[in-house]
Amino acid sequence: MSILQSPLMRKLSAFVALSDDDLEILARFHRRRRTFPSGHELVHEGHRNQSAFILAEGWAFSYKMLPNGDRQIVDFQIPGDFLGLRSTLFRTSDHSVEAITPIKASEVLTSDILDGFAQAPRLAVAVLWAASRDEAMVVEHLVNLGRRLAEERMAHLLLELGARLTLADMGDRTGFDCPLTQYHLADALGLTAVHVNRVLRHLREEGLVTFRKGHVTFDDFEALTDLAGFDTDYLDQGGPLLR
Amino acid sequence: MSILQSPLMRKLSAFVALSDDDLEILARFHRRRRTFPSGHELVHEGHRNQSAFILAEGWAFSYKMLPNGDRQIVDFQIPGDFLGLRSTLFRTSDHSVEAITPIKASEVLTSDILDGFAQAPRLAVAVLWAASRDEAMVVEHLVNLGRRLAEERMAHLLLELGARLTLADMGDRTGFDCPLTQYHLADALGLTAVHVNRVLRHLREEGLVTFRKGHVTFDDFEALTDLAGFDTDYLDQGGPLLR
DNA sequence: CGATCAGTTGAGAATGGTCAAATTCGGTGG
DNA sequence: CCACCGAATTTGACCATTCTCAACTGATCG
Repeated sequence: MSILQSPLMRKLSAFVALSDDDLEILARFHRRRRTFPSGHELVHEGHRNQSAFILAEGWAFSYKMLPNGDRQIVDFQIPGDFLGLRSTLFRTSDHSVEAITPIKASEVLTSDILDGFAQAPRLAVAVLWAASRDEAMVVEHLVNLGRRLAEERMAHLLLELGARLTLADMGDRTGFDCPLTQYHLADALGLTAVHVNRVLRHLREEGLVTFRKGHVTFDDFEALTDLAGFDTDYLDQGGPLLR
Repeated sequence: MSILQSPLMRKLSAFVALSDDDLEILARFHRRRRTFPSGHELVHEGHRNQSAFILAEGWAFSYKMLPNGDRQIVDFQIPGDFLGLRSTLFRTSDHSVEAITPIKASEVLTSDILDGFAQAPRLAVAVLWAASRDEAMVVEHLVNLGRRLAEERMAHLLLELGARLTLADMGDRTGFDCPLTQYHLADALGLTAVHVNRVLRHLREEGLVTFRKGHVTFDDFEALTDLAGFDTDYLDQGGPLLR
């Protein structure tokens, strides 16, 4: 069943058991394959009738710009994640999405979603679950910015990325490849790039994590988890819930 | 049509045109009316099989606790908002919800939602939209914590509450009644109550907003909007989109 | 009419920001 | 293969926003 090759399929199937008909309809979301170079902006804040994408390969990030030119990164996306899903239902997109690496993604039109829901209600539930999981990540990110110190924030972000990438077979407890720059980290964590650098140095010197040359190495997974107060519950991983 | 009395109905109808059948099914979400005293915890972080609620009267807030006892308030809820929707689809709830004032709310079971989606696909779209709008608010809150100074955060929060309450006929450009304490504001904005107090004093002395005795008064709406960089786009207000 | 909770204010400390300058590194062209 | 370029990273010195601790006021409630 080649459909299950899709990272999105794998993710949704981990939540709901989807019938062959459901899978068939979901497969239609994967027509219209596109590739984009790194740095390309796929979704534009303020634009109307934005279509969404399903990321198949590579990394992207969603963000908002402030009038003064500051940038806040809301979340990073890896294979299996939706890009710009939220905005397809809005009059104008409330955020932008940019490719970090070269990426492959399937374009999904608002009409695909509406038709899909009408034909496969279970799919609607699965998509609502995926959206809820995305929201749970944003919420945890909010907690990160509101109530944790710089080092704890960094530890938390790296652990979350590690956990998500592990699900996609792109990482494990020892670490993962990571194309982010220290500017990305800064804009995600509400810090300056200068301070990010100092924080990374300190975490490395303490023997907790090393981030060098595009690779994150968890030197002491336990201690890092402890420092961050990291708990994977909000990622809602586990066996299929709805049968 | 008494169904339209429900604040949730009004909110959803502002987005999708719902048929009589859709309305009929949505009306079933409003069986099981409950009332709770202020301070009651309706949704419990870490609990399984949480049901959701639709808030009909009063204020509530959703939050997460940290191991060290710190609290981060994620969002405030007013009539027409879902409470705990995200968690109904999760194995365990990722957050808690507490009543600020005495409240009235309808309990919604996960099965209500699943059945409702199967019978009225348009309702699924409407609920996904509501969830997306909630997420958009969390995202804007995230930007607030990551990239704005204390005064700007406060200005933004008060303006957002004002805009949302205006939709529910509970406020206008001059201000609104507000049952929040300075501790609520502090835990929402990632500040201490002491600093919240200083920020409010300064905003008052500058003639921008006054928060006194449970009432927020916008003394200079324009200047406040400007200070906060507040733009209502993310609330996706406007005429019905789907007909 | 104490008790308790919300709000207020001050003094000093700290986390993280700003500014400025070096250094490393992956390309790129000669 | 090497010199060079721009982007990413690194470090230092100083500054500021916000926190911590501590005390005091005011309102509300049995």
